[in-house]
Amino acid sequence: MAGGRVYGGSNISLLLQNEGISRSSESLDNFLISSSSSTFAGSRSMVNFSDVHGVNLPEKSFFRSFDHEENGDDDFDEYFRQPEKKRRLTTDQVEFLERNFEVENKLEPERKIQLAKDLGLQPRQVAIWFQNRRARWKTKQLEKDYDALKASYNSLKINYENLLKEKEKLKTEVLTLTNQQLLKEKEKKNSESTEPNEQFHTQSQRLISNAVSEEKPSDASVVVCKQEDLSSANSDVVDIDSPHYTDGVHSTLLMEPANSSHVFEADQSDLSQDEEDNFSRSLVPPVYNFPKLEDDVPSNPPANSCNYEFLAEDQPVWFWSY
DNA sequence: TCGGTCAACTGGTGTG
DNA sequence: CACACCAGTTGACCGA
Repeated sequence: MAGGRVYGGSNISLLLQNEGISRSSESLDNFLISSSSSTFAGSRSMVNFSDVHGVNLPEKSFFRSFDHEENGDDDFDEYFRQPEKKRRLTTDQVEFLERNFEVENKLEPERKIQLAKDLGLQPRQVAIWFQNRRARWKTKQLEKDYDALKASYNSLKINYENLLKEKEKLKTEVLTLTNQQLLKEKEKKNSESTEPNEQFHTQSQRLISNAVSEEKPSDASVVVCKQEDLSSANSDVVDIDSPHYTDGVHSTLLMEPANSSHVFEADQSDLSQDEEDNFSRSLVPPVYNFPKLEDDVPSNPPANSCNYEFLAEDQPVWFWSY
């Protein structure tokens, strides 16, 4: 229960408050409220606490009023007439206060007194108005902050959901591509088990026919017996894990060490130097771009690696070591 | 009649 | 201790 209410034309509680006065400037303001009249032109504010008759209530009146409240004697109503009811500040007063509030929402004592003078209000009223105004401003600010946070949250939420969607999309894409890749590899493996033989068969037939035309039966036998090795060498094409050299155009499969090391070795004894050279030339493309070793070959190649040297005839020769 | 708004009050706290 | 400020509360007022 708020004590010390002063409106309703009864100055009792206000006077009581001021009697007991422990409340400093506010009490002083209350005192001023009770002891002075508003001078603001056209003010309908209830703050004119000179009594309704325009006369400051003497202590006697205070007690009489108190008695009246206690006893509920209707005669006092006639005597005091209907008390002035609580009034709001006028639009002009509020506007003036608002403008001042915008300048500075705190109130120094001098400013308070000046404002009170200008508005015909009591300094305490001005102080109270500023207090309430600050409270309203704070509430509004909280609402604004809440709205801003809410908007920010919604924006982030939308952003997050979009990212989730994109992530799912990319996931699906990766899955599709992976499946396609696996399928391709499977198909390649399947085709490798048949195709290389066919390729080699054509090539070997050509070699055989050449050999036959040159009437050198030993060549044919050598080539035929290499069929397995060559097919296994071709299988290295899809060995994507193995390091291999490329000049950007030719895949350097012959340099691929894995499983292809013995192609030229096993039956080396069966070939003369010339025959061997011919055979090598028939398989190695005539114009061969050797990779720049210093660029593409690790300084310490693996043990099972391909080596490149010049033989006595100054012809480049690849050989495998393991 | 009811709910929102506002002026005013209360009690507590911080500061010089 | 005086003073200012704040959060919470009260009751008058007012429009729907």
